[in-house]
Amino acid sequence: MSSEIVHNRISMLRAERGISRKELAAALEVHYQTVGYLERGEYHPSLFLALRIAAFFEVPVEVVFSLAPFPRLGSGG
Amino acid sequence: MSSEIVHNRISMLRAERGISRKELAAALEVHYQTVGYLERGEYHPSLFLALRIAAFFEVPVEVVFSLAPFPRLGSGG
DNA sequence: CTCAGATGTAGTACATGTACTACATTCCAA
DNA sequence: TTGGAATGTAGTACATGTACTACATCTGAG
Repeated sequence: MSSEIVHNRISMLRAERGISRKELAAALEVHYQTVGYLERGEYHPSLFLALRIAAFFEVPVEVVFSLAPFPRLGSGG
Repeated sequence: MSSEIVHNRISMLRAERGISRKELAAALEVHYQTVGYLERGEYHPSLFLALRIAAFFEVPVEVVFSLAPFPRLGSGG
């Protein structure tokens, strides 16, 4: 349980909403640096935080987090 | 992020499949006691483990884990 | 340049998730 | 009762998630 990673779309979802990390952090009631760490993939959120992130964006957990890499956007999608 | 809890249906899903904790633990590649701790709510799984549990049962994460208590079964479906 | 906000990097302190071991209890079979 | 499997409880050791602070870079406005 150490070298495994979970991919996430937090920054994309946040950009879609047009909110800053500080705003997201405030909504989630976590430190703003925590959001930064998560977006950069420096560590994974707890399940509790993951559920709250998905709830905040009103999407299933699997839309935000995945065991497999998310496909790239940007080129015609 | 300390007094909050995440409810789970691991024991129900496992019972539906008719498998023991040891079998589930082996499938998830975690210690069998870890499954016991999770079922008893003694602590929460990591997001990585939560995603793998949901994948194992072939259901969305929200079916296994929830911020709100799951409704009781047993009395009329 | 100055001023302000968003973001990235570095480090410390503490709480919690997981592995692992040992032993007690409960349930099922003979 | 004996024997085995599943489960519950207790404790140690270590890795990781989160808070929090300080400082640097980048971008936009004047």
